Amino acid sequence: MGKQGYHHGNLRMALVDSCLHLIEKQGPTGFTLSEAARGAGVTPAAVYRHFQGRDGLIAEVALQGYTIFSALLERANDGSHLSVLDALTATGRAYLAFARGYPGHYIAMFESGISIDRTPELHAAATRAMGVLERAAEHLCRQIPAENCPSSQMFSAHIWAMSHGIVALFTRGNAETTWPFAPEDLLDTGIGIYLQGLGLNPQPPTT
Amino acid sequence: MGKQGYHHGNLRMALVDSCLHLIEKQGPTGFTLSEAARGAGVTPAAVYRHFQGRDGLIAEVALQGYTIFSALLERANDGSHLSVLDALTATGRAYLAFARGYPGHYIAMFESGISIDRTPELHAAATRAMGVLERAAEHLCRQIPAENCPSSQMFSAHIWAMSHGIVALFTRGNAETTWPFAPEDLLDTGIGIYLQGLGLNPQPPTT
DNA sequence: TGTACATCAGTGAACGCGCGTTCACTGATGTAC
DNA sequence: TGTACATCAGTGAACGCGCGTTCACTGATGTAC
Repeated sequence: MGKQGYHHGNLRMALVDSCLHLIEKQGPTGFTLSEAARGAGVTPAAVYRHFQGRDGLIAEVALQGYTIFSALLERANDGSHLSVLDALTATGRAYLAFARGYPGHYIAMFESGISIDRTPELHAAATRAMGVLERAAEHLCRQIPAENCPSSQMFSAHIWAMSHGIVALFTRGNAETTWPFAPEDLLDTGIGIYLQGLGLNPQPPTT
Repeated sequence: MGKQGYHHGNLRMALVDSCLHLIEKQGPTGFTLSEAARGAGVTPAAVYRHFQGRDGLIAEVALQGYTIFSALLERANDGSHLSVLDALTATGRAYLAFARGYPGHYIAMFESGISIDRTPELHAAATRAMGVLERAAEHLCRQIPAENCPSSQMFSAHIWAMSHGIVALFTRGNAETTWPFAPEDLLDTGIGIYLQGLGLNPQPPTT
């Protein structure tokens, strides 16, 4: 945060930061270009040197989000895992951890209403993240009794939906925050039951 | 839609309708009091005769949504069902059907950022809907091998999360609309696998 | 080392816009006598 | 049945606001000679 004098130093990054803080605090609706500029200590007009307007800024945040997201998912499916349960749990937890640790990015990606097709880069980043998930699902599918296994696409869709649903309902809590269990437990248990249904027999979920 | 002359007839209802259409078309962000009024053929100021401002209108839509939602859930758990699988599938499908059939209400309830604690009525309606789900879960829990059954709260949370996730990701499709399966199938299969994991042995999911 | 100059990254004033909200008002409706 | 009047449900003009965007500008930076 240089900001000594006329030139800022790294305004582009500062704007992204400011945007993140805003989104985290006020949700996707409460975000405005002007306020983001103010947060970075700069005139609204300055934003246009780095982004093409309001949507350009959000798109950049979403783009960075997808990149981080992909990296987290990749790390969770790293190959160092032994059991299917562990791998799957790690994946689901990575999803949750992302939503927890990068709420601003998460919102920009999934709740800001930005279109994924806005720029080729954004589309590519989103596709990449999806790809990680699907490849993981394919990998896991091969270790599952064949007659029970749905298509790997459906498999990954189930895990994704469950994770997303838990995040949306139980971590971005507006009012229903009084639940007797942690989202992580909810997810672990859910995945455990789901895997048992696929014919795996992991140690039964502990919670 | 009377609208013959000075007095409208049933402006309150017309405003709710107009609000719904707007939300459905433009999402929660693109909704403004002024435009809703315009949609009902009326001056913005007229809205204040029936609602307390912009948020009051959305809150009313959400309230109606929760009422419809509860009714649908109740009907799905009507007691006329025989198997656990059927009951659960019906519940999940009711969720999906609601999101499909009442997208405006759905958005007002879950994506508009309106607080559930805004009015006592709204809070009550939301709690009622939740109650239906939890009672259904309790009922089902009793038919499941005890050692596998999580708490009924967790049970209902899983079904809710899965349904919600599927709705959010696969029916409110912005870009990722190209999936090889219908959301309904995805949900049925997911619930089927989940129930098998709970120790039930329904006929294996057909898709 | 010093100077001239191109380029870069900001400013700040201005614009038009649509919003939410308020207010005194007025036309329509319904009711009492 | 007719008239006076209270109440209701709208109007429309006005307000202040903050927004996104544009534009000519200017201060700072870096480079060539």
